[in-house]
Amino acid sequence: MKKTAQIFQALSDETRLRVMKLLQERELCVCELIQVLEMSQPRISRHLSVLKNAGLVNDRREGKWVYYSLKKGAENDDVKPILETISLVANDDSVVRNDNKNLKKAVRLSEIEGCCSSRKRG
Amino acid sequence: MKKTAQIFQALSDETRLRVMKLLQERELCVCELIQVLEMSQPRISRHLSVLKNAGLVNDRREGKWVYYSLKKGAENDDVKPILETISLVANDDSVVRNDNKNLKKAVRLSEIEGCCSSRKRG
DNA sequence: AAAATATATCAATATATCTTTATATATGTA
DNA sequence: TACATATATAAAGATATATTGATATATTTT
Repeated sequence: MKKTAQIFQALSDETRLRVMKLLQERELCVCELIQVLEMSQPRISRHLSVLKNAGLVNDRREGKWVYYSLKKGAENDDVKPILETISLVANDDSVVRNDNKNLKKAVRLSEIEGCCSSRKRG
Repeated sequence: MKKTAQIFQALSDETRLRVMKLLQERELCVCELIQVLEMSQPRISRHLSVLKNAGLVNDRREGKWVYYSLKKGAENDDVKPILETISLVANDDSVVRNDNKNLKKAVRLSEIEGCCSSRKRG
């Protein structure tokens, strides 16, 4: 009950919904999210920690970077319909569309010259 | 996007989740919710207005009473997976179980002697 | 019309949440 | 070891949300 409320609470913020939509595309590190969403680092980190505490995302460190991804699997089956709902958030939503455009750009840049100073992507 | 955040926001409160769970059982008037949840009238009314503004519930007046029910239908298909999720909120959750018990008692009373002073149920 | 009941809304206060600025920690590199 | 980069966390102020107590509105009953 409390847990469910917490999950909804985590998703009740537009920034965090945008993060969830982006993570549906691919795993992303914090610095990529900063680029795509054009927000300050502490702000992004804080939102990510809310999502993490709600059990909606996973994080793993790889060198200097921390990668976030949607949490999937058995332990999280009750979250599936919620993720479906987020999927339904219109992809024709202008904000989401723009985020996806920025994401492609960020990934392209990171492949050419590395984003966030000098990272190369696997 | 904003709309979706609003829906999640509406569901991010334990009291409102309890209301949604109860409305999954049956349409209920405010005074019944007051009895079942054992909360003040303004408090319940306020929460109901949040759910209504998010498009999650419908209200209809019948005499002195205002009945609330889950909003269903085409206009609300994007809410379906959310309602599924609420269904998943364990029925073995002690709070939910107790609410359902109170609901049965309230309905029984209302059939015998009318709840909220002297209402008789259809 | 007056009284009673059911519900909604408002004003005030308490509490939680978000954002920013500053600082801490972790990792890699010179 | 010192420095730079990536991320996390904390303190402070701004904003939003929840609760309570008082009052307003709608409807029925007398």
